[in-house]
Amino acid sequence: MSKPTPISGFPEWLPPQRMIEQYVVERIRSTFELYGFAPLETRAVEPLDQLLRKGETSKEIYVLRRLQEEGPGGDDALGLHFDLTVPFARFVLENAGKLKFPFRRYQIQKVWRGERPQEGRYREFLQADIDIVDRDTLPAHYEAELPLIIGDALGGLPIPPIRIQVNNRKVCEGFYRGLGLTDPEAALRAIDKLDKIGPDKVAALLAETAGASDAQAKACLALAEIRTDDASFADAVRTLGVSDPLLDEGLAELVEVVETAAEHAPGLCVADLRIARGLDYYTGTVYETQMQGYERFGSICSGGRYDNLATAGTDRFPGVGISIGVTRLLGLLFGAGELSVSRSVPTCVLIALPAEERRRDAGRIAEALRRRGIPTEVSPSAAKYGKQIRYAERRGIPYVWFPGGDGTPDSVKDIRSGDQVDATADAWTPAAEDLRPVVN
RNA sequence: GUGGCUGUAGCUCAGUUGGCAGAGCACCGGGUUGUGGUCCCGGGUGUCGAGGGUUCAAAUCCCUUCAGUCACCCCA
Repeated sequence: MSKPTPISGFPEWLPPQRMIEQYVVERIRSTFELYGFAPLETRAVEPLDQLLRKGETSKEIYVLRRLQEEGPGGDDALGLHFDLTVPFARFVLENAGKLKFPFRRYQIQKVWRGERPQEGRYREFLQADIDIVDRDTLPAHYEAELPLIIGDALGGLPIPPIRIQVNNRKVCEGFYRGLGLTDPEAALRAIDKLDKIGPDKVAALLAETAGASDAQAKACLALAEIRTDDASFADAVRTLGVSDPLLDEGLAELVEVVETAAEHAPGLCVADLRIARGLDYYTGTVYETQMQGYERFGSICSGGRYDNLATAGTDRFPGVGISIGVTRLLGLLFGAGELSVSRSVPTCVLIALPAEERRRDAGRIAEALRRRGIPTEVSPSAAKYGKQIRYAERRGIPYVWFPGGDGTPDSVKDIRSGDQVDATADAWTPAAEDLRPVVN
């Protein structure tokens, strides 16, 4: 048996990174709950036809197959979900009778995509998703609320500042329609490449794939160039002289999002009319998020409004959602050495062992500390104290506890400063910042 | 999924026209009959990513494969 090797796209991190991940997830989770989102977990698999229901874009889906299975899977084959929105829409339809609308829920789960991995792109990764759905109609104010929640959740973490770029598909579609373009999808795809390939090549692409004339291509590019952190983008669009009811609707919605953000979280959001992500099921507002200094790695958080995803017969549940790519976020920062944790284990106190016969005494001390919420472990062996201290030092454990005996009291040493004081396990308390590992 | 680049110790990397696998840091043992970090002495800890081929001889040349990374596609 040769040495095991990693599997491409399925990252596994060491305990320090996992501690950071748990810390980040907990911050996100508690923020979501602070805004009233209810927890939900859906199964890892969906019927393939559910997964493919709305996205004509062929996502690379992992299919579930039993080893002993005979013959091909068939229509009811199962696939691993590639996001949390599609399973959620299915769940809403399935449980509509038991849910209260509008329904706010969060979901933090692994998702799987069979794409080629590279830095910040994985085949198995963690998403933290919030969505709000309502029955029949969904007020537009939710679209302004979501970015604020993300700003709050990520703003409290030791990561670079984020910038949420917002657009509205109605603006683009309305504009293209008013312009006389017949294939808005193709136009969006072309415009989306603006940052990457530049205006000249986008213009050529627009002509080629969307059948745009020179003037039309020029107008599309002019629209895409618009980017403001206040409502002035709307005037800039109107200056382009295209009129369409859908365009006006989109502009009004986008103004609402940007103005709300500007009031509650200045600098968080920017209206960026080149953003086209989420081509498949989004129908209105779309979000994309970049970390300052990590722009080239793409979006770490995106989403949008979908009016037709959760629809069955006459039941319609329009929704809006946004999803943080936790694994990408962390993978990029780990790669840059930007996130660290103060120790590699949760342990706050190591109980040193004077002799193996004293292990039970040490155990009693450890129990007393743990009862008061202080993470404690007992030394693995009664090696020389120097070695036991080194055991703690290697792991970043801040305190070593020396059991007394024969009339001498216990004492505890802060091995960073060397300070050592007499202590009793019923009363001693570490500095508050030392109780848990600190992420920074 | 398509194409390019890169894989040598825990980490960063040397390794000549094919000729006995190396350095720094880290780590381990000892000096230090139990309180670490400094200092001194000692130790290379390795399937040269893996498998096959050419050769007297392969880390080095060839093929395949795996992994990482970059571009495309797409996206968290």
